[in-house]
Amino acid sequence: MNNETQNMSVYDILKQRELIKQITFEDEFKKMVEGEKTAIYLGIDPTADSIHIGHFIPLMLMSYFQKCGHTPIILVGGGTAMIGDPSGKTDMRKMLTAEDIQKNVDNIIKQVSRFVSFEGENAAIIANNADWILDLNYMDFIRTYGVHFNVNRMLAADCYKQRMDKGLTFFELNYMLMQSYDFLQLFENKGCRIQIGGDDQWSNMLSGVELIRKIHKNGSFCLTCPLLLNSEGKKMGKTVSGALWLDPKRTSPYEFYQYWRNIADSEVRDVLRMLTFLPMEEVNRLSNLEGDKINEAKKIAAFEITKLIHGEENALSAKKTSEDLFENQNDSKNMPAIIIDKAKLENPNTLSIIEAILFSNNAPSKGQARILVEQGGISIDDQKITDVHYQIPFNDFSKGYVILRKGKKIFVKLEIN
RNA sequence: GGAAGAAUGUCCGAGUGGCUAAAGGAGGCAGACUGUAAAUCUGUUAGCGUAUGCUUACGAUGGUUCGAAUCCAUCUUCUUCCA
Repeated sequence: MNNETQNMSVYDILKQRELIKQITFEDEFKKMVEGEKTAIYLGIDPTADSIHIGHFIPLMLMSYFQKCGHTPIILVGGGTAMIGDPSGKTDMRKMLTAEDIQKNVDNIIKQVSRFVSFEGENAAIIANNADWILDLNYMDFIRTYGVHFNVNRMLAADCYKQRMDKGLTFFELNYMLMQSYDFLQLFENKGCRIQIGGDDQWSNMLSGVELIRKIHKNGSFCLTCPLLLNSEGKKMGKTVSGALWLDPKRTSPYEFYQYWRNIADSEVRDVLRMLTFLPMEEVNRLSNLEGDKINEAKKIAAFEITKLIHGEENALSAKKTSEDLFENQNDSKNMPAIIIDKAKLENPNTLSIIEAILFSNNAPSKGQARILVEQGGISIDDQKITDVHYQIPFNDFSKGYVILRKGKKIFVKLEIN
């Protein structure tokens, strides 16, 4: 925590960084977090083996809460993953096996530890709702808790509205009850009074708050953070190959860095404010840079975010690679390398440009590779190649490698073996 | 349970016997311009081939036809209306 935020309450920090989208009982909430230390929970569905960029902002919030002395609880939905949240989905999700879920849970915990500490006085806690959901007795549950839910109100909730014309199964409708029950469990057993989540979770979270207030007549809260949107109003974090993952096996630190390095000017402030811990003074200074100066801000944003997710060493190396590639005449030291096996070549004595593109995964088919070449999108060692029949002489590999460049931003080092 | 309708490429969506590898849009990729930005303009966007071309593809399977995304039958899934 930096000096700026040292004496601020978590409420003030979140307000200042505009990290609160919706909140229940705002005044009461402010008073509580300023007056006492509590626990706060964030639910993560273990439906994939890595968290992605959508979890980023809520995790930032968790981090701020922890730094202000509150205890973060990460709830992995080992039980609810068996149902699948229908919010905003047009189709029912497929169900996962118990082993898949466990494997995903393990991975998620590892990644979450980048944001919250599992040590110290208010160490973060991992909870798994499988512990209480799987043993539920249906009759007991609906008699005790089902009576508190009004179906008319549930159906009016935004997250179910889109499902109204598509058809919503009773099975999925239960998701809201499960999530509310989670909060209740954590409230009763871990003293957790706050739930946070993405804005798409608002209705689910709200129903949890209501359930607790009905049963305990006592303060529980939820707040949502804004979704990370790009300048076109779409969710950020989508890449060519799908989502931007926090797992380096799925998205390399270099790609990750590049994603943030390439954001639009108008996104700089949002990214700095929501995804880094830089003091607001600095955020404001950087995001007010004009013209090409704003590239400085993008570099800092990319570095800070990469450091947070992948650690300082990886961030430095990603930054170095980027500078080498874009600013220092394609220094190849840190470039991703592809080793081509001579034995796999169509003709073992020569490497065609088309094959080179395919082996380096720069095109899905020969036809696409040919188009790339024809349109002038491919260079070898800074030499633009426009002849689809071009053969890369093995002599070019005498220095050990050849640099294949696709478009402006994609570089691959080819080695031959 | 009964009736009507729908299913097209990454997505949306036109197409009702040959001119259809399938209009148009979105998205993707590349080029120009730039600041590794946005906007704009241009090209491109099933696979294989240098190419005439060949192969696969309009929910699935069979059929009619010289010829089917288009017609027929059966099946699957979804939507709407009635009970």
